[in-house]
Amino acid sequence: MTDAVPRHLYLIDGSAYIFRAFFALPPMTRSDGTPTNAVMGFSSMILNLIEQTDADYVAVIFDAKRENFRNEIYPDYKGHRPDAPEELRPQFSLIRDATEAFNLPCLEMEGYEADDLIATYAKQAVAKGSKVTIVSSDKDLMQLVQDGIEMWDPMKNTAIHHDQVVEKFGVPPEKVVDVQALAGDSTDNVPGVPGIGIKTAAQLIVDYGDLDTLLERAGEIKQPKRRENLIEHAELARISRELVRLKQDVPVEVPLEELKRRPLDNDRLLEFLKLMEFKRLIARFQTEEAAQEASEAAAAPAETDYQLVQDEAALKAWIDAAYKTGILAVDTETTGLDAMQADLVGICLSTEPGKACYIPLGHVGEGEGDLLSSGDAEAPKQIPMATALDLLRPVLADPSVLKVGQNLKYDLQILGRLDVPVTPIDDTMLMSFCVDGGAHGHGMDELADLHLGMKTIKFEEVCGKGKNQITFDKVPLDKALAYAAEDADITLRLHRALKPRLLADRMTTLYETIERPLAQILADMERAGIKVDPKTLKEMSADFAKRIADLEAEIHKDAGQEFNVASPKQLGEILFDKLGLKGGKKTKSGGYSTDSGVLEPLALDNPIVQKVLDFRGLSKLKSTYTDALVEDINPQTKRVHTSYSMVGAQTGRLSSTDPNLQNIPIRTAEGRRIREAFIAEPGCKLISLDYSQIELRLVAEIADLDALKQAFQDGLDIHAMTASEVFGVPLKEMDSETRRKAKAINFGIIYGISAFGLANQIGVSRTEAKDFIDRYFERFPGIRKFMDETVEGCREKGYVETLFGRRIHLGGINDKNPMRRGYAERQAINAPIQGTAADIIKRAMIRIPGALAEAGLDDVTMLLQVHDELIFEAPADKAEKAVPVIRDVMEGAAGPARTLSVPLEVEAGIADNWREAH
DNA sequence: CCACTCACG
DNA sequence: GACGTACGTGAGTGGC
Repeated sequence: MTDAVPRHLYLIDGSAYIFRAFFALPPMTRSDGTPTNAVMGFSSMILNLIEQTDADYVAVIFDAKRENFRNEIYPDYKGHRPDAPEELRPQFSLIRDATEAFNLPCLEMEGYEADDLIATYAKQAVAKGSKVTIVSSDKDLMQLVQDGIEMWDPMKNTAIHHDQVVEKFGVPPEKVVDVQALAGDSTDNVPGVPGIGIKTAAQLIVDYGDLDTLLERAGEIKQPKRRENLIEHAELARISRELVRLKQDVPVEVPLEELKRRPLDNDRLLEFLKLMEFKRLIARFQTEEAAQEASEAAAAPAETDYQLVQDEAALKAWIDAAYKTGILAVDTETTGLDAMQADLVGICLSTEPGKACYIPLGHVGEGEGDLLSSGDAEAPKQIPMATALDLLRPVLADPSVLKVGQNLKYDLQILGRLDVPVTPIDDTMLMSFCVDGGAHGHGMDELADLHLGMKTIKFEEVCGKGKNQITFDKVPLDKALAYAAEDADITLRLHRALKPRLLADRMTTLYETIERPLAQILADMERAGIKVDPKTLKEMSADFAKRIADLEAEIHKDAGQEFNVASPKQLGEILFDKLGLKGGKKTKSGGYSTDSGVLEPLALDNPIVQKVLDFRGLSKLKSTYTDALVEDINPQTKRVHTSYSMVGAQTGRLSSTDPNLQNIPIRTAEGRRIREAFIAEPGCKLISLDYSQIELRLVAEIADLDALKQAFQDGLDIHAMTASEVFGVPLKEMDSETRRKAKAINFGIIYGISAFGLANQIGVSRTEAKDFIDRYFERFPGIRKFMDETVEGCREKGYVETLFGRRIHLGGINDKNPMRRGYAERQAINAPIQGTAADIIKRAMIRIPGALAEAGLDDVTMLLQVHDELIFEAPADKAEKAVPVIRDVMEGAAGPARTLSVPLEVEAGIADNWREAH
């Protein structure tokens, strides 16, 4: 019976997983209080595995009770292990229940550890010619890796092969036990030889071949202490080896043949998941069931034809095909994520679903530049980069061929740096954002799964992760082809799926007039960057460093002991336990809250608290800004280039990363000085223009608040006017404190006000805050109607809309949990306001370059966007002239699509640096 | 990897 | 009456 021989055996290390899942996942409990986080992690992992694997034999293996044969060899084995945490103990048996619910064999044997059973089954199977995958990241199992046996780390989702074992232990798998015997293991209380760790052990084993030879020849060791230890503790090393060496001949009670994979019993599994209250898993399991049925019902999956393009003739054939179809999916592969520094490695193209190619351009030989590898492989055959780009340039710029990409802004920038313009474009990520903003993410893997039911090859599967990650230019061409061509293929398929939805959901205008044109504008801004003066920043860093050190010393003195002031945990214990300041536990994890809201009131009476606040402020400025920004200066351009995310914020705002240039300090004088380091090139000026009160103006517009609209038309001080209405103080007698409260109320309106939030913000009682809000609603009667209708509309449709038709989906709006629902309701009120403001500035940004060019100011460059502000760099003699051009575009950006009854106003400044320009 | 804190609009 | 909250972000640090 050939059936009895496993093709692929999966051995899942249940015991190790329980511990890792328990510590890695946040605590969670069933409604009866039973902790369930490890069970949840385990069930989720199993669901992943059975969905992905082709294994025909599967077993989950657990440790039996503590004592086993190793304790006879060495009584202290695992002697220092503390008992399992209380929250974990009840989960052991639940995990066995889970295993059975998944209809998997659940194995354990008294007197042996799970690892021994795994070793035994693995060796039995591999002897029969099976492939074996051990699902575990336990290093003690790495000795088993060999031809036919690999490991899979279920937390990191990475494979552990021969190379990863060498990485970890410095020796191949078959010598791992020798290294472990020397180095010992404190967590298992394996003694090893004193003074020898993994590194030294590996070196010794490499030098002497194996443990026995080493111990025989220990006398030759040069280092006296090491030599003595090895001689004296030779027996300990041998015992250690017996402890770590896995038993491969356990007289297993369940024969291998019985591990044959059994089909899932859907009802039984669902019953278990319901019992455990794993809502997300239930949903996932049910949709997977449905998707599976759907895909089985659908036509056979399309065949794929992925080609490697290594000569000009093949490339020309692809270009011809693009002209014929009029559509070309494009994706670039590079050496990194920084679009200003990464080098082009290859380009993938697709002209019809299932058909794609990869054009390697910058691949080097495998292991090239790697000292350990002898005989570097030659770089593979490739079309010279300049030749390929020359061939591609016409089609990429041809107006009759639509270029489709996923997050094309990145590729535009990479290709732009190589003088390869790309136009016209469609971007599947942006299409998804327009159609499904707020409903889910917009990454390609997620979209492929959602719209195509396709699982993609992950970047990490090709390049690894962490410090072992390699750059794409070192990936062998066969792997590169499979990964890269798939990306282009999927992009084209997504385009087919999403383009009709733009139309059906009436999102075409939003996409065509805002998101699509903005991609190129942002690519240009990112590439332009802004000049930052490292000298100014370094001087500030040095000043901060000294003052931080002084403050720290004083804080330690005041506290009567040294501690880490930057640790909220330690700080809380010092302030509230040791010094007895009042301020209860506040954070959900049980610690003291020490944020500025708590510390500021205490600072008045307690000098140490003020010092802590000063310390915090300076540390923040130093680590996040003055130190970090210097590192972000691009060595070639000497400028700082941020990256904008177009899908980062649900409301339609941009977000900025690497570095974030949208949160440069301004609120304190000290922080504001950082803006002095943002400067114009010699002979140039920076111009800053920002919308004044745009969100409040939009509230007046959208909620149709006559009094507020009139106030804006009359150019009044809007917060003072609010204060006068709400508190009944005549404008002439307005004091700053009353105005401040009114300002907070105005912000509160924008945020979806609550009495609690307002009270917290302005330091009054909740009843008082409630009173203020009621008075506001009386004076501006439209606001309540707007809020109620917005929330109601969202409940019915599941989304809210901006003035320009952008939809923001809010899943929690019908949640039965009042807290989550309240949160969604406030989002529903805020999103149309924040989102409309985002639409307006985006519309302005798209028009500004054209307006400047028309005014003969094409040497004025747009550099940054900070939500309601735009920063430009201009030749000094052009700055004054540019301001009215830009201002006109910004103030008129809502038109002609929308005519606002509230004027938009823009304030402008010109200076040598950002602080003075703003 | 998460919680906390804090910078911005 | 009880939930326990102001909206939207990204980055650095400490600690499990």
